Amino acid sequence: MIIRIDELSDVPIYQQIRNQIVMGISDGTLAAGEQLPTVRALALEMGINTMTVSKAYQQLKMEGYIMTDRKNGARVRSNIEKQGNMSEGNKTELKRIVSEARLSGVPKQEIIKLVEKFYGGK
Amino acid sequence: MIIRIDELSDVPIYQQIRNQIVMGISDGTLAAGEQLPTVRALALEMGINTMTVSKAYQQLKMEGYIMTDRKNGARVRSNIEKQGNMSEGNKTELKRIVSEARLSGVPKQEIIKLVEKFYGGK
Amino acid sequence: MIIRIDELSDVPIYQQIRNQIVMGISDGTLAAGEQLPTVRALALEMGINTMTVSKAYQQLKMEGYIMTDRKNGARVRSNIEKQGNMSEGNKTELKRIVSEARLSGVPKQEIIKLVEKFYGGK
Amino acid sequence: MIIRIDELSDVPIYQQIRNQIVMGISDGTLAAGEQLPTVRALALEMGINTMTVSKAYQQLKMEGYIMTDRKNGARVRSNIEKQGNMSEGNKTELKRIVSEARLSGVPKQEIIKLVEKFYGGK
DNA sequence: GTGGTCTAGACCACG
DNA sequence: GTGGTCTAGACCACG
Repeated sequence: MIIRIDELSDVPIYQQIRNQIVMGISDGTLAAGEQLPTVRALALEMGINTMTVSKAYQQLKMEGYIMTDRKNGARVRSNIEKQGNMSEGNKTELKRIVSEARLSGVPKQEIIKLVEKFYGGK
Repeated sequence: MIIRIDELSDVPIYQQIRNQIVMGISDGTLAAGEQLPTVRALALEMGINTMTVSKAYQQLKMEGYIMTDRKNGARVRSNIEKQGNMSEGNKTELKRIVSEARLSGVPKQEIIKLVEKFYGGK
Repeated sequence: MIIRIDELSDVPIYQQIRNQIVMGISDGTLAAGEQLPTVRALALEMGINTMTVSKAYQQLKMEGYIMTDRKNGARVRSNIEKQGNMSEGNKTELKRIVSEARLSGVPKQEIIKLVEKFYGGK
Repeated sequence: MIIRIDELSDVPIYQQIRNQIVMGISDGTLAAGEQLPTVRALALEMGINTMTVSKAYQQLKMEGYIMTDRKNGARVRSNIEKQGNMSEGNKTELKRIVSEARLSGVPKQEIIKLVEKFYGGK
């Protein structure tokens, strides 16, 4: 899996890494049980600080997306907890995005198409 | 219009104000041409600094959502420019939200319903 | 002569009036010796405060573009002083505009064409 | 790069900083990718508040001229977006400048020479 | 009365 | 060490 940092973005690097791994798990780029690169390897590959990668992994672990053990490093969890609802923060954020899109003249169907694309046929 | 700040959020206060006004314009709580509270009044009401409110208003102004003049204060623009497409940042953010929702077991239809609700019947 | 206020502009109203009169004199819309509307009449017509119009006229008078007498009101001066050089402020402002245009990819010739258009064939 | 503030100017300090950096980028004083002084350093050097410098940098960032990250500070963007046209505000401002110059007796060719000088041979 | 600018100073997350 | 946020308070031009 290739992780790309948008250096123009205001989103912190560790968050961008975390987000891309979550999106990778959702869209199937990262399979359940799949091994993630080590903190060192990823940091080296991306030319960033190991602390930054570590922070991303720690958050992913805390959120239940990945698990780590000393032997095998980090792996995608196969049994991610399905709480069944969106966080309030994500709902608000979704409303913000939809509002901005609507005010920009983006048709409702176009947003829905994007949702379907991102969600996938699963 | 009532603006509520989530003090626990890591979204800066001025951004929260900005976001809520954008959402208010989109959902009709704030009508085109409507007066916004003065910088001082809103700051007093919310118990925050005028600079913070001012920053929100200036961003809204720069983005074309509102206009300000020294006589009348700030009001919602009646002719908000419609660029017709979502920003790359918002698309990525939408993908993140959809991915997280999907991994939490939220059905696709539930997200789409939210989009339709936020977009409105217009 | 029709004066239009851009209410989205950050340029103060009295400055906009002053600028448009200067541009009108330069492009011939306002002839030398021509009568300007009274402060009252212009304020009424534009729906603004007489103080604002008065401020514009006072500046124009101070700059030597117009002259006022009690009997005839304000008239365009027929002998505007030709100092022969641009103010430092205007040179800097010109450099800013040219710089922004250049960085936006506007060709040099396009700017020059605008200058020629605004200057006129005179 | 040396930034000089005109204390007599009615252009706000943060705008003057912003303008000089834009002009510096255009005329090559500031190269693509070049580091800008840190907010603190520039504020100290100029004897002004960090907020004022920060405001200039944030505007430059929003306009796409520079990028900032917390590690490296601010630097000139190497791929400034070229919209290809002048803003309406700049066109009006150019007309004002040309009009004033013409009424002062400045020959058209002198203005054009300035434009060519500011634009550079590129 | 209004928004806009600026200061001095503090605290914060990111890296 | 860096930019970003926020406060308390002051002053200003515009209208």
